[in-house]
Amino acid sequence: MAEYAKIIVDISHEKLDKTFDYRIPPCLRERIDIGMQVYIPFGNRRITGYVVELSDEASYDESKLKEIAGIVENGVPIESHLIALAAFLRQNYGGTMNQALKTVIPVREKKKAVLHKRVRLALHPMEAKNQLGEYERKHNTARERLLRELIGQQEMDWDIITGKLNVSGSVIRAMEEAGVVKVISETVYRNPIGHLTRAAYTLTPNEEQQRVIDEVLLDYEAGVRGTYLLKGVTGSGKTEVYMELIARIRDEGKQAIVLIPEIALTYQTVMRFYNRFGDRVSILNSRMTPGERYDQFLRAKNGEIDIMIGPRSAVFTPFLNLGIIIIDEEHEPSYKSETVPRYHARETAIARAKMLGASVVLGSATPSVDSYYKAKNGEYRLLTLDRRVGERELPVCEVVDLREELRMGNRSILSGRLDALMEDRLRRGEQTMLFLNRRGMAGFVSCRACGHVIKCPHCDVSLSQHGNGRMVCHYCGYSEAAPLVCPSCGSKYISGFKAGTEKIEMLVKARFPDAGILRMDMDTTRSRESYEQILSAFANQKADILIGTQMIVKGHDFPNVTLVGVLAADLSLHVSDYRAAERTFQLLTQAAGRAGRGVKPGAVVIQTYDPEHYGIVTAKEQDYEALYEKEIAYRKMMLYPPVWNMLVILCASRSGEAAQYAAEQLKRQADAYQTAQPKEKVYIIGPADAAVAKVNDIYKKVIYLKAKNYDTLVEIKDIAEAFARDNRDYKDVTVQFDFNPVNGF
DNA sequence: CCTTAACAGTGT
DNA sequence: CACTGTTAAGGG
Repeated sequence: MAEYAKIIVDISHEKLDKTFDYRIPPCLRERIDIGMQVYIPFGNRRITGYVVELSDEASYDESKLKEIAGIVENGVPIESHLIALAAFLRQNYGGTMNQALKTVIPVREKKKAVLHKRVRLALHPMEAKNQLGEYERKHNTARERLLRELIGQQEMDWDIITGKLNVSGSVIRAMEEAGVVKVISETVYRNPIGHLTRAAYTLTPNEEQQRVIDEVLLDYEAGVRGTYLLKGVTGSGKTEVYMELIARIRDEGKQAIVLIPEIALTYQTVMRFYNRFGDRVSILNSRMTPGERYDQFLRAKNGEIDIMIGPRSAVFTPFLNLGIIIIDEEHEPSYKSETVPRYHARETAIARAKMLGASVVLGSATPSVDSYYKAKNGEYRLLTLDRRVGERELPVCEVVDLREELRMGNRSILSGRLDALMEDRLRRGEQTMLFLNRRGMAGFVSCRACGHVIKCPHCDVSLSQHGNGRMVCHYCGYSEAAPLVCPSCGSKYISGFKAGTEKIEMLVKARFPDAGILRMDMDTTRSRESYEQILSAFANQKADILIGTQMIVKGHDFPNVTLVGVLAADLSLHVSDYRAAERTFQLLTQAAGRAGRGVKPGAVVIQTYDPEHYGIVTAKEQDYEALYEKEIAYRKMMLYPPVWNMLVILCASRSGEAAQYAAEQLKRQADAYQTAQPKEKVYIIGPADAAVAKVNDIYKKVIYLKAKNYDTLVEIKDIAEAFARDNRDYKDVTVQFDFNPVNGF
C-alpha cells in the first residue's frame, strides 16, 4: 500500500505545473486512488488537488512532507486512464499538465444539478388518520389539504403541492420537522434529448454495409482492436454502419463515443441515434452551458448512458468500458483543437482506444491525406463503401473559367452558365445553393486614387465591409463606420473589393427579384436557434436560393436542391497552408454532394480563375485517388506531413520586439539540438511573422520545424518549453506549440 | 494561483 | 526607525 502520493494542485499556472509529494495518512490508505480529488495543506492554506501518482518512496525531503487532509467526497474522481491521457496530451502537444488535465476533466460548475423534490408521507396510515383529525380540529387548513392528498397517494411532487394544492414550502418544512412527511430531493441530470419522441427504428444493412460491419466485428470478436478507415461515398450509409457496430459492441456491455464535427450535429443526426438507442444516448454541443456538459459527463460515469455523440471534446467522455470510438467526417479540421493543448481528436481517440482496448472507426467520403496515407501503409485498415443507397447518381459537375467570363465582358459574380441554370431551377420550382467562403459585403475597402487599404488598428488584416455601413475585423470583431472619403488622401473614390455573402445576397436579389433568398453565415446565425431556423426554412422550401459560407455544405440533406454553385473555388486554394489543395477538394466535394440528394438529378457549377489546378480538376472528376497521388507526391517532395512531421512554435506578445527576441532565442535552442544530434535531420525555418502577424494587439512570430520522427520534434518542444519556463525574458511572451497544424499558422 | 519575505524608498 | 509599495520566491 502506497505511503506517498504525488499531487497536482488544482490551479492553472505554469509555476504550479509540477507534482507535490504528500504523505497518505493510514486512515486514507485503503481508499486513496489515482485520479481522486483531495484536500491538501498548501503553504498556510488548504486547497484541493488531484492524485496523479502513488508511490512507496518520496522524492522530496521526507521530514518536510505534509499529510493529505481528506478526500473530496462529491468531487468527480478522474479515472487513472484519463490522467494518463492528459499526460499523453501534454507530452505530444505541449502545454502544462494543468492545461492537459483541464482539457480531459469536465469543467466543474458551482451550480448544482437541477433538483427534483418529492414529498412522501412518513407516518403509518393509522397515525396519519389521527393527525388529519388533529389538523381539522386546529383548523390547519393547508396541512389538512396536503395530508389528505398524501393519504391517498403516499408521494407527490413538490411542485404540484406548492402549485396546484397551494401549500407553501414553509408548511411542508414544518410538517417535516413534526415528522409527518419526508422531503426527498434527488438530483436529476439535465438531459439534452429528454424532450424528443422516439420513432420506430427499422433498418437492414445492405450487402456492402454488412460486409464492412462483419469485417470489424470479426476482428473485435477475435480480440483484435484496430483503427479502421471507412471510405464511403456520400449517401452510402456510413451512419447505418456506425449504428450497427455500436449496437453489437454495446451488447457486450461496452460503451461508444461518436465524434462528429460540431456543425454537423443536427436534429436529424441526433434523431437517428435516438430512434435506435433511446435515452441511452446523450449529446454534447457548444450551445450547452458548462453545467449541462458536466452533467452529461456525470451521466456517462454513472452508467446512465452508453453512447455519447459530440464534437472533439466528447473523446474524453468518462466511460469505463469503452468499446468503440467512431469519428465521422474524420478529415474535418475542427478535430484539431485551437487552444493549448492543441490536440488532434483523431490521434487522441486512437491513443485512448489503445489504453482501454477499444476499436476506432474513422469515416469519410474524402479521407484526409494523413489517414489515407496511414491506411495505405497498413497502419489503419481500409474499408470502402462505393454504392450510394438507392443507387442515386452523382451530380454532373462543370468548371467555369472566370478569366474567360471576364474576356467575354461578364464582370458579374455569376457566370453566364450559372445564371442560366439558376433561372432554369427557379422556373421549375427547384432549389439552388450558392457557396462562397467569405462573409460581409467586401473583403477589403481601398482607395482607387492612392491605393490605401483600410486596416484593423488591432490586427494585421484589412477590415471587411458589411451592409450596415460598418467595417468589421473578422479576427477580433473590432468595427468602425465606413468612411466616405479616403482617410489617407481625401479622395471620394473609395470602394470595396472582393464580394462576400452579404454582397452576393444583394446582387442575386437584384438579378432575381421574385426569388425567395436566405443567407446563412456567421452574421445571420448569431443567436442560438437561427442556425436551425434557416436550415429548416430552406428544407421546407420557404426559399428558392440559399447563399452561405462553408457552414451550408456540411451534411445537410435537401432533396429539392438540384443546383449548387461554388462562386469562388480559389478562395481556399491560395492560403498559406500546405493542405490548401486537400481542403479545396474536400470542400468542393462536400458542396457538390448537396446537389441531387432527391430523385431529381443535380448539377454543380464551380467558378474559378484557376481551372487547371489539380485540386479543382480532381474535384470536378470526383477522383479522390488522383487527388491523393498528386498530393502525396507534393508532400514527399516538400517533406510535409504525413510523410514527415512538422512543429510550429508560436511566440506571442504585446511587444513585437519581445516576441521576435523570444523566437530568435528558441531558434537557437533548436539549432543547438541539431548540432548535438546531427543524425536526426531537422529543418528549421524562421523566425518569421505568422500568417496574420498581429491579432488583437498581440504580435505573433513563428518558427517552423520539420523532422522525420514525431518524437524528435517532441524532444525539441521539451527543450523549448523548459527554456521558456526558466528564462525571465519570457515573462510577457506566451510560447505555444502546434504539431502538424491543420488550421493555418 | 496566493502568501510571505526581502528590499528599497519614504516620511517623521 | 516604523511604514508602505514593489518584487521575487516558495509552496511538499
